[in-house]
Amino acid sequence: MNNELSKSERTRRFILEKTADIFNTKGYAGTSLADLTEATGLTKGSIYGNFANKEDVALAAFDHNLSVVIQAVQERMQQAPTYYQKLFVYSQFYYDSIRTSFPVGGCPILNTAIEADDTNSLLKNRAAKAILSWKKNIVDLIKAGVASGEFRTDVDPDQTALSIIALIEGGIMIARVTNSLTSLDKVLKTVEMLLVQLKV
Amino acid sequence: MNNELSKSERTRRFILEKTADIFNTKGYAGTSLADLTEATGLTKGSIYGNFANKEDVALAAFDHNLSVVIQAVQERMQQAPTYYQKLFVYSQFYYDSIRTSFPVGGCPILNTAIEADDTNSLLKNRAAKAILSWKKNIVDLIKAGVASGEFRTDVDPDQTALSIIALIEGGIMIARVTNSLTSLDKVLKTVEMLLVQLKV
DNA sequence: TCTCAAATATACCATTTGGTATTTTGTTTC
DNA sequence: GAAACAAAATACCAAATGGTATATTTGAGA
Repeated sequence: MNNELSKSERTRRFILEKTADIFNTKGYAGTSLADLTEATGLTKGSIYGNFANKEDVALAAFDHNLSVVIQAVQERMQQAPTYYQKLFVYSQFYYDSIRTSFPVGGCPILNTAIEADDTNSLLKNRAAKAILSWKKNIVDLIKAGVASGEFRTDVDPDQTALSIIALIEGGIMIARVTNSLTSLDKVLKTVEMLLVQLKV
Repeated sequence: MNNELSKSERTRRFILEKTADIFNTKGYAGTSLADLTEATGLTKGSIYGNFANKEDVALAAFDHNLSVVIQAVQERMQQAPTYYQKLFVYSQFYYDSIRTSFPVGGCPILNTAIEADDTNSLLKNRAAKAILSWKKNIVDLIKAGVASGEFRTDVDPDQTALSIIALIEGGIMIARVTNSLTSLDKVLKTVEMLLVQLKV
């Protein structure tokens, strides 16, 4: 078979697709190898033929979960014409996200950051890089909006970017733990207020 | 011995004081009974004589961690004369909190909410109640400020309260995972901006 | 179609897990 | 000081844990 992907590459992806939700829901420590074999229908031998160890699967599962979210956000963002509307996509995305339970288990960055910040430096670094990349993305959009004359020149891009991320992640935490969709809605209104304040 | 507390009550507290940081750092799933015996110097028999099971210790440890934080906040808040300054205490407290690494492992509400929201309903309920009580506290302060003429009458207490909590918790997550104290500082500036907007 | 490597399954391992029944120790109370 | 009770330690358990060496199967290329 001269397929696009090799056999091992296909099973690697298969394993990640079947286990990514589990890691995101139960966490690294809470997910066992039995969970992985049960979810995939594969055996430990097969999993350890494609991954070095449990941590290696968790790292790849995080990358998988993250890329799925990033892709979904970027698809919407490309269609937004103004920088304000591009930034507004975050608010829209997470408004939908909490309603469709996507991704299963909540935001992988948040989940991984909280569990790993004191226990697993590799996972922690992954989450940290994701946050910094997200922040840079917002900062770049704000700066571009300032350069284009769409936004005020006296804005603090770092503060705004970090506050948007904090509001979203904090809002997700509140909404999920209290089973209250409207809690996130209200927090997202503050995100939108921050965006309005950017405008000239 | 006719002490204030009974023997069992004293060992219960001793166990909680010695293990609260561990649960807050490693999480419920990541903390083993061996961790508990090692930290206390006691044996499993002793721990299970004072608690029904591991979950029971975790629940009590959460209560302990939470009460320590609440007490520290309330002490400062009582000394603040105006409602604005009372609300400002949150910003001050978490500014200090991240610098003194108090509590060890970060915010217990955040940690517990993220781990337990899909895995442990008892712990989840504890975290949810803590969030709702915190929210009510802020809402009450805002409403009192409105009633006293200190704050505007057109404020949305729910939205402001939830946004303050989201900013703080999201900011803690960002700062801890990226090892960046200034990230939290910037997010707290937005909290302060929300407070300023409350004023008449 | 045969071969051979790659992929997967099997069978096993030591250790750790949460938990308990029983014994020992410590503390009151009479 | 002995009896009665509470608290803690000991010794144990089955099950689950992450991981590995080896056997078997599979499938792709010559």
